[in-house]
Amino acid sequence: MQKQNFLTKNQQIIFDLIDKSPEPMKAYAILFNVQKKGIKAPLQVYRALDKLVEIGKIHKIESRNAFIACHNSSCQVAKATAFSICEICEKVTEISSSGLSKYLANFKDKDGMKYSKYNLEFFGLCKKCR
Amino acid sequence: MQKQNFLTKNQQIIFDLIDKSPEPMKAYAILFNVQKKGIKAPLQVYRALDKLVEIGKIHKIESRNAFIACHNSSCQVAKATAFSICEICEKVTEISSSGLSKYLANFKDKDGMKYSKYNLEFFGLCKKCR
DNA sequence: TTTCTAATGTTATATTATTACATAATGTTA
DNA sequence: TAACATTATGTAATAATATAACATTAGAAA
Repeated sequence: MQKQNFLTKNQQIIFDLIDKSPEPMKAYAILFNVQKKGIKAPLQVYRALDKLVEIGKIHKIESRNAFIACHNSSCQVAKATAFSICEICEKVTEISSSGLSKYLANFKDKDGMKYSKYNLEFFGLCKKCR
Repeated sequence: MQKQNFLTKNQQIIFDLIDKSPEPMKAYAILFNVQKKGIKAPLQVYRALDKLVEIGKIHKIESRNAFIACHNSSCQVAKATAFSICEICEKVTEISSSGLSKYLANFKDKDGMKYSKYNLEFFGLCKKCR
């Protein structure tokens, strides 16, 4: 069913909702919003979210259990993510810094372990909240 | 009650348990383990965890909802954390690289936003699982 | 067309975390 | 020390997040 860039019906509904949201959305907020479109159960939401994360269309903000659309053309797959999070207004922005991503992609620890994926969350105060 | 380095009874019990564990512990696993010591309710666990995180004695692995003791003398406060996580055996190691921490502590995004805190999680395969 | 895989629908339940309220212990200041 | 403030504790109930299990359907692949 799923081929390359095509989203299924549920995936598309849920992606569109997240993509339009100015802030990260939580799973049950998504569920509430899509119930009128026939998506009735948590599992339907979580399955779509899992797939969307897997193909890099959305990212999960782990510290907030929330999801945002990817606006970074370079991350087609969710293997290198960085976000800034305002601790007051909870605004989340995806960081795209080639310096940062190069540094982290090449980072090796003492064991020489090389990583296939990373997620970085910065916390602070955004312009408005400072 | 709480002053500087002194842990309260519940905090000490829960810290000791996490500190002895070779792997990250989840809140309800902790609860199960400390019930014989009189800690009976989830909230008692979560309150101790919150405090221990706040003072930097333990860290939360956000992607796993689990907690590990801090073994990094430099992070007395939980404001700069980095971990490597094996995606097969789920082994988690705290990374202490002064290069990495310097790089991230000084990182500024385009807006010039400076961060007070960050958390980085690397994923890959550990030596044994490769 | 047959078979395989991925997605869906549905119910129930597991896991993670917090609210609300009462009490007790310690710290602080007059 | 007495009065007050602050932090920690105890307890019950419930909210929020996420998954298991099973049946069905849609599309891809042979």
